[in-house]
Amino acid sequence: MNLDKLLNPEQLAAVMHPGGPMMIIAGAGSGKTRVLTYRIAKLLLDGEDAFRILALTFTNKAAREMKERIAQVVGESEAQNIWMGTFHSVFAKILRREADRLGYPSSFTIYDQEDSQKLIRNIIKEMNLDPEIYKPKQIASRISIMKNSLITPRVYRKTIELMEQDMLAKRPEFLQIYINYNDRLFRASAMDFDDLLLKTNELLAKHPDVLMKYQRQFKHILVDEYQDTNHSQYLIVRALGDYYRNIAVVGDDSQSIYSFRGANIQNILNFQKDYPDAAVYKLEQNYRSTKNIVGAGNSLIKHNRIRLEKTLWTGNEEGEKVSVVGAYSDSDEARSIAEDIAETRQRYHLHYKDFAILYRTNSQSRALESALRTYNIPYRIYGGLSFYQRKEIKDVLAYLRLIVNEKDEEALRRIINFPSRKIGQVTMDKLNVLAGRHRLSLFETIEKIDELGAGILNGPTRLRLKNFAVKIRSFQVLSAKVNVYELTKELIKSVKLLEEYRKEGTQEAANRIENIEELINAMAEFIEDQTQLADGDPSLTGFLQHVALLTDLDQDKDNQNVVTLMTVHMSKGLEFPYVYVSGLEENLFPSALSMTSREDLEEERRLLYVAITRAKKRCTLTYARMRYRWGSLYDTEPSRFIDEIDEKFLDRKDLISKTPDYLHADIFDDSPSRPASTSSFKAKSGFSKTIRPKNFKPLSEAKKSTSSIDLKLSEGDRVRHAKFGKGTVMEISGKGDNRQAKVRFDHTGTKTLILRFAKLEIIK
DNA sequence: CAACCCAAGCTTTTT
DNA sequence: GCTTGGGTTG
Repeated sequence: MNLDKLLNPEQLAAVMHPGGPMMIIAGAGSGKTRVLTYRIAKLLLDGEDAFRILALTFTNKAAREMKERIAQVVGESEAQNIWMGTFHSVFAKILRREADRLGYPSSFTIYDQEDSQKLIRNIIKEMNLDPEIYKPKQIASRISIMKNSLITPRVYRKTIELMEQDMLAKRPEFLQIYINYNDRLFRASAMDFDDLLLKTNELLAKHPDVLMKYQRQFKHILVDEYQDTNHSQYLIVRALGDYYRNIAVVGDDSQSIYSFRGANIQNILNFQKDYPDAAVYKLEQNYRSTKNIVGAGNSLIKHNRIRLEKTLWTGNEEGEKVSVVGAYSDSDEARSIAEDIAETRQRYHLHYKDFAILYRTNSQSRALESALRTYNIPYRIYGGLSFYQRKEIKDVLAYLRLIVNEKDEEALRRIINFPSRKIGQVTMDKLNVLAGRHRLSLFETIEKIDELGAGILNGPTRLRLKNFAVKIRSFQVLSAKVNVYELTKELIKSVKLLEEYRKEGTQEAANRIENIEELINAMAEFIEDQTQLADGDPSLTGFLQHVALLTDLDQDKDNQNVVTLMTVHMSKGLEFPYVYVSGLEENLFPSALSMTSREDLEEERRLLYVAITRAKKRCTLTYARMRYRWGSLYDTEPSRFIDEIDEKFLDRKDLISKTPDYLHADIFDDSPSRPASTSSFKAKSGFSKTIRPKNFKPLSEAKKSTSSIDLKLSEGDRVRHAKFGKGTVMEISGKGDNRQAKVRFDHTGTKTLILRFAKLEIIK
């Protein structure tokens, strides 16, 4: 490995860092991932054990990609042993292993935010509090903030300011809700997202032997995107790194954009105070973007007060100036972006995947989507409602969750009456009261309903409840014998889930059926993947955990040739040759909710900085003078941020063509619908209104997985696999469903594949 | 208990 | 403009 050729002096210094705490301040596009990759590779080549390296990333995708890149240097088998993943997934794994220390079963459920909010709503209702004052969403968010700051109910009670805040907000019962919520989570053997970090802290604090074990195991700890860690994560890193002190953090304070999730920019700003002996490496050369793009970004971020001093520069070409485009309306803005993509692509012979459209809020995607459809431009929207958050998917998963953990209250509520078992609201309310009175889970209450609720619920109702419990129990038995894939197929057949949708007969129901089929495919794929891994876990619990911590980005069916649409937040860490940042308007970008404090406004500015620096060749900033919000039209002002960027990097196309207000075309339009803008759009606007797709379906558009079970394979055949590439069949074994093929792949080593799941095709 | 209808809230960002 | 929860009716 000739590092001198691959890295610049600063990067090299960081990679070769001898040991002890270090911080890498890595500007946008400065080769941060490169440095992390080679740093880890270097440790391995120096003889460090992969199992003793802990690398924490921001997304699962980032972890996967880094593993692949490390594998190219040191080989796949070593790379796979590194402890690499998001904070949430790594510590979920550790928590399962040590669950009994905290009184949890290792099969505990992870509640997503929908589950948490529903539970909080129920608690508020049960406490007879006014949901107008105790808004479930606000309460949920406050609890989340508390958990991320390690303010447990016990600490909360002692903190006078917090109690005073509640009195002022006329919410004296907040603490009690918080206590009840935790209690219910525990009784349901469930943890919410924040618990995965909080309970890790609890585990390490209460059990010195556990702390010592992991301190000794993780000789090297590397944290990516350190600027976006919260207090809870910060404490975990401090604790685990306290023995070897080989802590390497990488980040860019200018790209800290997750404070709403509890991220604390002070973690990176104060790193040198925490570790006075820390070495600091600054990567300031940008390899990604043109001079104009880097210059525009720099001139914008200079307006922030809170930041570490550094100047990003680039040796790249001058490039085009950052253009600013003003449009009449949101649909006009979308149209002009679509048009520009179509034109640019043709002129320079580019691919659709060279383009990305970024926005501040997910709701902006609608107008963009319809414009792209009008121009027949293929696209993919990331974020919004992800596949695994769909109702029909969550329903199936709820059955599985209940099978794994029958105490899972939210899962039970979801499916006890779907498909209908004639168990309605009234029954559930009574059940709830009984469960609370006896401090039992809903499921336990159901199983003991004859002794507990004979006088409260009538015979037939009790029978229906018991039948449900028996059914779940029978699936628990089955789940010990077959894998997730088989189990789910059996389950769906048994509860007649698809029939329910077939009865409806609508297009929407048909989509749902399709999505459920995709879920089953995803299970087959999961089992296949996990059986390849040394530490893979193809169990039902493993699948549920995998699914709970997935991100929309993780489902990337890579390299589809389509335009990318996503929020600026999601775009962090990505890059595209051509980038459009849309909706640069006051109250949208910066968001109206962020204009009350300097801190919040600075975060919005960093957000735009992130957006601009995603672009490699050209960046376009757009805004509209009118925009639909909540179904009605509002006038808007261009964002203050545009004026903060140094003129010399800008090409302001917007100032010339400003249309006087009295020329708005929509005043001539008698229909109460949308503002008309240009003729080309007007002609097609009906289309965008009627045929907008309900929801984008990422997985169902991906190619269907087909089983290789019927493939006539023999030894010596050449085959192709979707993930592993081309290879030669070495050996065939097993019968029926268990037929397996040992394949030596040209580039990825030898694997044994279960033919029922593997997607193989024979090539000549 | 289920089907239907209406109002409210939503749109700041996500593991 | 859409989704969700809650209320009313059969």
